[in-house]
Amino acid sequence: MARSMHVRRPATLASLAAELGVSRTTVSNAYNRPDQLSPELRRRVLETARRLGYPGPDPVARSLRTRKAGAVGLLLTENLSYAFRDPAAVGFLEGLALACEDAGQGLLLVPANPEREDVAAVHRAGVDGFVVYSVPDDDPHLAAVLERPVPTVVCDQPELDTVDRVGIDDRAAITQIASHLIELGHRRVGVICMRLARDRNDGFVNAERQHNAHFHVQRARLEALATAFTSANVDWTSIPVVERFDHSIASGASAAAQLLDRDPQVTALICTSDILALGALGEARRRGLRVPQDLTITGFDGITESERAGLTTVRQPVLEKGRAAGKLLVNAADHHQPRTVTLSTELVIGTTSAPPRITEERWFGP
Amino acid sequence: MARSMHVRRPATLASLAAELGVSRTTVSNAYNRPDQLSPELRRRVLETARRLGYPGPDPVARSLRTRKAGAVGLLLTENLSYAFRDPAAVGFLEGLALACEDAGQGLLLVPANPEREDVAAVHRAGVDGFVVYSVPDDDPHLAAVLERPVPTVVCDQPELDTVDRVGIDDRAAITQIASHLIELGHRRVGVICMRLARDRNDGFVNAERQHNAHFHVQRARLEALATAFTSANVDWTSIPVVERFDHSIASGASAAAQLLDRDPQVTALICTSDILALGALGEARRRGLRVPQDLTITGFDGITESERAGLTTVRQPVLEKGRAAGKLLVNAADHHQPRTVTLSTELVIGTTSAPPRITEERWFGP
DNA sequence: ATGAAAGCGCTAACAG
DNA sequence: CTGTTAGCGCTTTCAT
Repeated sequence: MARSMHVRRPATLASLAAELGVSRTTVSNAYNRPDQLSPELRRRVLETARRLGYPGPDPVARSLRTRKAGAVGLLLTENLSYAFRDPAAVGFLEGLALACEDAGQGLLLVPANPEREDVAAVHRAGVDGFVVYSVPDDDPHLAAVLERPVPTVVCDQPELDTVDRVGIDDRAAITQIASHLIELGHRRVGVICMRLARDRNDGFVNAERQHNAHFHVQRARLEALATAFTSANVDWTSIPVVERFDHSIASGASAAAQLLDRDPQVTALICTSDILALGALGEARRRGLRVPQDLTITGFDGITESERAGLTTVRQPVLEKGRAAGKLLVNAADHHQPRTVTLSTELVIGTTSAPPRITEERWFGP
Repeated sequence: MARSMHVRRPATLASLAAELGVSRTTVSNAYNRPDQLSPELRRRVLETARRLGYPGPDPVARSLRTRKAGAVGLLLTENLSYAFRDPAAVGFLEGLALACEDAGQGLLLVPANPEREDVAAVHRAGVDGFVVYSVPDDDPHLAAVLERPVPTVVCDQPELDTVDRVGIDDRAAITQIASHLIELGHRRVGVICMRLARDRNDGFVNAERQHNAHFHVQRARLEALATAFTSANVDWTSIPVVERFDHSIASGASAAAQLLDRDPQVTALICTSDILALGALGEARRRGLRVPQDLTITGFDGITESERAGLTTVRQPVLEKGRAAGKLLVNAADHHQPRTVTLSTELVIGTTSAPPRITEERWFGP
């Protein structure tokens, strides 16, 4: 009979003890506290275990007893597999995995499909803590996590006053991009952003939607852009902002197309992620627009791919973010204040940004 | 008091029942079988729960009782974070995550550091089954998994007659590469392969080590290459094979360097992974060798990056592999035979392979 | 060095 | 629709 068919566990600690004529404690000790019994007895226990096909203490029963699951749960808003598509998310995962590995903890990816509002998976997760990575602030899965009596650390989320947090200063970071463009002379710009809420809206974003964005990171970036451009005497309400639900290169391309169709005069496209910027770059190329001579494009994240493309962007330490989140969780000390880790970012000026081309409008305009 | 400080669970199902003056069953039903009690009572239960801060049934206790953990364990031989570095592994993970998501199962990454032989994490994992991805056949973690009484599916592993399996026909796949090169006229080739065993050996590989390789996939590929070239009247023992422990672009580059230093006459470099091939490509470029005019280079996997590089390689459906593994596990039906899924591969002829340059040796040789 | 007792928190018959 | 009974398999004081 093949092993994959096993259905019931053949032996338990108790049956082993009975067989050996010793107490359950002794068998338990043989596994968990070798120093608590004679080497000889231990050897006998282990050998009998092998003979009876006893696979060692059941992990779940042990968890129940010890109140420790030995694993950290990760909640992502996207389809679970999304995480593996986005380089920034992969970097985060890698850092988190690193931290978990160091602590000997498993990492449980919780299947939290944003479509069905099925929170059960959160309730079902046998973990000692949760890391929540960039979900909308009104996500029911997040709420479910917060109800669980385990330590939690959120990442790229609004402050929650009850949980630890790790993130970057999104406003400051994107303000660097804005300042860079403003200095170069750009005034007529367009913005391409990731989804702002749980409902799909692939198109232009009005002021209200911008303001009510449920993704903290996106909202912070848009608000900071508004502030920066307003300070430069640009009417923010006149700046087209295009949103895309799916975070993909194709989305970036189609968003750029939509934006350029509506307002061919824009001299710069500010994208709130590198992935979107990469798509925009492709669309520009497709249209025969030279970057940066005809069009400036900027990103956000600093992923490897964008480095290769020479993208002007803000680099954020995604791996460190994951690692920091993991460490915070693992060292869930008896601190009585929620802790916050803010990582630093760095403006990377690549080859996709330059002063706007002098247009007729400029030469002959009013 | 911040939530991250909770240490003890304030209320249990029993205490809630007591408070309400109903039985535990009723409370349990309120959560698990809403149809088994009046809506009114259910409302009362849930509300009292909220009031008492009862977070719902403890997942671990429930798992113990139901004998279901709601998660699948993944065992990788590398450091847990390695998986996120290798595009092929990421693809596999994505497919597996997809399958898990579909089945509403969590995916637990088991921290199996190959350095320390600490098998405890495998014992500790509260999962309903395991997927084992490309570990050496003598890995103690694998042995530990096989001892656990849960269904298991291995991927890129030798047949085990006790567990389900998914993989490709590595021999056939790399034989296509070999035939391609042989047809082009290559006789003097070099091979760069991934690690063959648990011990580090960054250098040339002798026949014995080739034959005893503990990584099934690598061994199969080397053996198939030996067969193919032997059939073409090439003395396989004369063919240099360089091994690298770390699977990285840098490794590929250094391996290529080592090989070309030893035998500058080789006309083709066969790499057992795209990552290594990408490194070899870089090293060739660094040396001023034109690919494919001066040197042919081939890979294996068909990752996105290699497509961009125009690499001649064999494409294998990594995502499908993960998905197939997940499905096999989730549908751990009452089959009484271990099942095997063999996925198909496809030879991709890129721009990195061409006939060898006619050398003096050829023109004037014996 | 070993054992007895006492649950960890929950669910699943089954009976009312 | 609700309650009673009986564990799931294990660890952990506390004695001996």
